[in-house]
Amino acid sequence: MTPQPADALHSDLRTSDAEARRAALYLTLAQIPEGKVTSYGELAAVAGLGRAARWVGRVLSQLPDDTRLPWHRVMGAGGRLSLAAGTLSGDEQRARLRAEGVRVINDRVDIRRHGWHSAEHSG
DNA sequence: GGTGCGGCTGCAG
DNA sequence: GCTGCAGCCGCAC
Repeated sequence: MTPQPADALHSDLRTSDAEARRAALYLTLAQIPEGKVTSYGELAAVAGLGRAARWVGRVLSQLPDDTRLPWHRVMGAGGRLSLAAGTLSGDEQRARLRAEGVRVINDRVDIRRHGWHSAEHSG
């Protein structure tokens, strides 16, 4: 369907749409179980945002410090931590991951083991 | 409506 | 396996 609403309505819908995208992102992010991790791209795709991986990263960076969302379970493709050690968020992410049993080695995580949608090799 | 900017991603050297 | 480069998407001037 291709509706053509008036400017005012259109603008209103646009605003609503933007918020909907963020909401979808938050909902999807909240679905990630403890001890599991995913990538910005994967999160974006699952949230229905397509390849808006970078946008996801930006949104996560804008999250408040008191957020309950597991933003620390989101990293670069292949389980690579995009946040550098030494930064508040970077250190926080490592600390939280470790607290959940996720071993962070050399700025990387074993997605084979902790990947959200990755099949675990029991052995 | 064109331009720049990300906590990105995949490919090539 | 790390570094460099181009591609993509959505958002803010």
